[in-house]
Amino acid sequence: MQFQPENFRFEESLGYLVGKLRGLMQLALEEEVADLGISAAQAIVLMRIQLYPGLPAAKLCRFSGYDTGAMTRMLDKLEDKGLVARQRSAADRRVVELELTVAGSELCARLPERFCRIGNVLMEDMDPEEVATLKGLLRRTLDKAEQAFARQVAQSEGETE
Amino acid sequence: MQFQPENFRFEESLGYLVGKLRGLMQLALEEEVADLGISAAQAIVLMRIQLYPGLPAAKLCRFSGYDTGAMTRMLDKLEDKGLVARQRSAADRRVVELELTVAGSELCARLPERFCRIGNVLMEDMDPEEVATLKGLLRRTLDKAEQAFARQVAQSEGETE
DNA sequence: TAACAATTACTGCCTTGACAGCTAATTTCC
DNA sequence: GGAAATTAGCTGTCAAGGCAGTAATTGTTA
Repeated sequence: MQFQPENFRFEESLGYLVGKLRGLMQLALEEEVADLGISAAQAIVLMRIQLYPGLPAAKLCRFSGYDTGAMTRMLDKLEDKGLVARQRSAADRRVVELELTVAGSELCARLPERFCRIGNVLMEDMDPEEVATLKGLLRRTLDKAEQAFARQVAQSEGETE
Repeated sequence: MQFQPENFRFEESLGYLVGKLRGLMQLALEEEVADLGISAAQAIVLMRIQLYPGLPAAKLCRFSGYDTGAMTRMLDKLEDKGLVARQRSAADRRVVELELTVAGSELCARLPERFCRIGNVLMEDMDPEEVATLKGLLRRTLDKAEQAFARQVAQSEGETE
């Protein structure tokens, strides 16, 4: 019992800090990748496909906490832009396997720099140990949140392919 | 320079951790307040109005990182529900000042418990010092983000009213 | 004082993502 | 082997939020 309702101050709460920080980081990422002609959400999806070639769309949804309907439409756009290729799986014809096109790979190669730039600005005046501490505590909190709140979100369990 | 593009791993990055954590916390809050007939976003707005009675809508937008159009419509709903009262400022007739109604105050009194419940689940197996460390590092990161990324976001400068 | 700029709240329009319902394909169970 | 349940992806619909444009009010400057 770390927090008690009587002493609760919203603007010092964990939720406030995390929520506002994520909003600003999202905004920054949006600007970082705008010149590449994609949105922040699309950039993240592309990174995932690059990481797991042949990834089924359904797994991508579970990883990203995305709705399958929303994902279908996002993939439509990425396909229209010539960045992603869909292919029906031969083994299971319900499944659509995802690959980056050549253009998609080239674009993805430019993304880590953009991501890092944001992180480096934020961590500019922190010691490496502090950064490690922050990430460690966030990771623990996230693990707890996944275990406590996520329902049909697929955790590890070999899902990492 | 904490992070370098060559070593970048999205799923270990600060953005990933913060983004996913905020998504799960938002989901949890949505459930926590569902029985009160409001959304998570509405709960946060109500808490702010409670904190700053007479708050002009424009300042509320800047605090919340919300669009003025979206805020207008959210306030419409909160007014329809009888939780918030709008009143034109006598000093500056462009301004709409916001107050909680009695029903709004009563509802707000029940919110801290809901917020705390989520935090307490997440921090369940952390020492108080670890919690303080996490919040401190998040606060520093957020301050940095506001200074680096926010443009028209009104920082302190007396805006805290 | 009159013209101009800035601010506030509000209104359409559009995009994004969630939810529900659907079809096709696969797996399970009898 | 065949019916039922499950899974994958797609489509329609809806709500939330961002952006641009507008009217009203205030502040500023010529």
